[in-house]
Amino acid sequence: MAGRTGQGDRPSPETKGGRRREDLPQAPANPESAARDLQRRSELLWEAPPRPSRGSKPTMSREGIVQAAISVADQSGLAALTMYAVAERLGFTTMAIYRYFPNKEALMDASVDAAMGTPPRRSGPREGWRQEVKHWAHAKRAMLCSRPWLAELPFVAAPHGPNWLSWHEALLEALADTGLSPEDLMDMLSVVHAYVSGASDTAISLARARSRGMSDELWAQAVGRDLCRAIRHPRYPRLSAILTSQSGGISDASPLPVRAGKPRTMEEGFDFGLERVLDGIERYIDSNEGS
Amino acid sequence: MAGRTGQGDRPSPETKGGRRREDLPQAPANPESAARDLQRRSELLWEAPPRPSRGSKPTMSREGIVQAAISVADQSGLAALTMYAVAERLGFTTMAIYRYFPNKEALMDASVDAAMGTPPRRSGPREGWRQEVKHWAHAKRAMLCSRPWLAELPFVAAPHGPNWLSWHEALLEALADTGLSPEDLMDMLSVVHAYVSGASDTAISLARARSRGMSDELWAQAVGRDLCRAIRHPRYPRLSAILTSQSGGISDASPLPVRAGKPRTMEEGFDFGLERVLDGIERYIDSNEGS
DNA sequence: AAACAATAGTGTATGCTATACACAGTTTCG
DNA sequence: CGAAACTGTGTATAGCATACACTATTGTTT
Repeated sequence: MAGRTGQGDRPSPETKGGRRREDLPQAPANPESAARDLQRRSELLWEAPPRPSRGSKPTMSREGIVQAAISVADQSGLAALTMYAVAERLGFTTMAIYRYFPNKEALMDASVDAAMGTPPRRSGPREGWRQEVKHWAHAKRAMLCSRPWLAELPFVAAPHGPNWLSWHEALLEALADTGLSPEDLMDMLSVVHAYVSGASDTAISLARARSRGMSDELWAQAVGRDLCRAIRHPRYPRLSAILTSQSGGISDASPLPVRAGKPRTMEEGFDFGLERVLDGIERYIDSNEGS
Repeated sequence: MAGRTGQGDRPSPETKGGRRREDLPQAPANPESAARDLQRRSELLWEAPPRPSRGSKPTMSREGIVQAAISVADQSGLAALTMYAVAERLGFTTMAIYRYFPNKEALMDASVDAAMGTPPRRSGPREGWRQEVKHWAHAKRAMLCSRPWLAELPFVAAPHGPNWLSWHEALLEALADTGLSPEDLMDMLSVVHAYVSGASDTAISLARARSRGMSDELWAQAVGRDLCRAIRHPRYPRLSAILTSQSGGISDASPLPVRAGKPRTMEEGFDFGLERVLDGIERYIDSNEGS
């Protein structure tokens, strides 16, 4: 049997050490190869290569390597996630990892999906779509905040693995009793997903700062500093007005200096926005029920 | 088994060139220094260092370097954006860049802000907040799609520069006639911003694929492939049901295979979600007006 | 059982990256 | 004028992903 010889398809022999500038992602490579690349990544993520019958038995496992990679990223951030760091944690040499993953990208794809985990299962009885979507949103947000390095990766660029799908599946389940058409369901999925991803950015940034040992106050100051540059700047009249209109000014210790006066906390701001989004969805559902 | 001696002693990393593992972002550095770091970045982004009176006159400019960096990223993607590539484009050596920016991060911060540009100015008379927010959302989305590499960066982590503020200012202006309180305005700003950022991911991914020469069809196939793995998979009953319930299947040439039957196009899907978000905001505004 | 083939992990080398440091030429101030 | 401050260059280093060759291991084939 030809083709897939087992675990590691080694990197293509054309490229010698590292990449040449011309091979880089955006370079005008032939379109075909770019598509094939994506397909290959997807396959690596979904299809475990068969254990070869001959040869030494592997002492590591893909699972174990992925866990090591995740714990490196958890402890030391994405920048510290190197092939060497992963190997060291397992007590092997860098190159040993390549017997399990053909390149770093494949390891990252697997690690991202594994790190995402699965959404929490519903514990009690059904509560209605609105409440369940809220649960989902909070769970997803919490997941992202607990692994802020996940948000540093361009999500969509990566292939979507089993766990990624499971988060979508869970959201669909939450939306099950809305009576929406399949097309509408997919779009609502996108809306909620988009809001949660986008709205988690600030919280993730805070989580990242915390993991670097920064206090919430220091972080708030740092983020607020740039905002405050708008104050009394003629280019930002409205921003300036809002920032100064609020009672307390920026100096208090609230997590989000943006809302300094009688602000919602960051969490409350997230929930506030979520309510608006859900209101919008609800309105659509209601207007559809009559038809 | 092959000996597993471990990698043993690497040459101990002294303080020459590059960083030591311990300096990396997430390492438990002292909190103070992390905050000082952010402050420093912010200052570099906002405050042009004064031109020194003595010494040779500079032949390059920060502006020019930033433009070179942007054009490298535009043409060849974020991965190709190296100090060498920027310098080469300008006809100088790598190290010359360091006379203008203390490190790559500072150059990136400046380039990101410059690349973001400013939102388009309103051309006609005011149209009401809803329409104006829509314009803003489309403009922002278009900006992100035209420079997909911007979305590859963890936005919030970076300091916010003048242009970043100007986008927020513009959105506030669009929301001006809603009569919302400053606190509510800031939260609505966040909602819209979150939705637009999150919902642009797919479009950005497509834009990136296009810039690599991939056709829309090839891209759609690539993205759809992972979704399709859910079909008939017991773990994803709802996803599976939706994907199969739609008429055409995935094979047609619609940009987003997720909605394959009688789907909205990607652009329509974005607008659909935007309408839901705006509905939610509108409802809040209406309910507030009575009070 | 001996020969063989395929694999696992190691060791080493390469090319690319950011960037530290020292140097030579340039400009301005005292 | 000479020193100080600056500009761009040349060179060196450490870290990174990863190609390649080698050895030990182990199941298959004869």
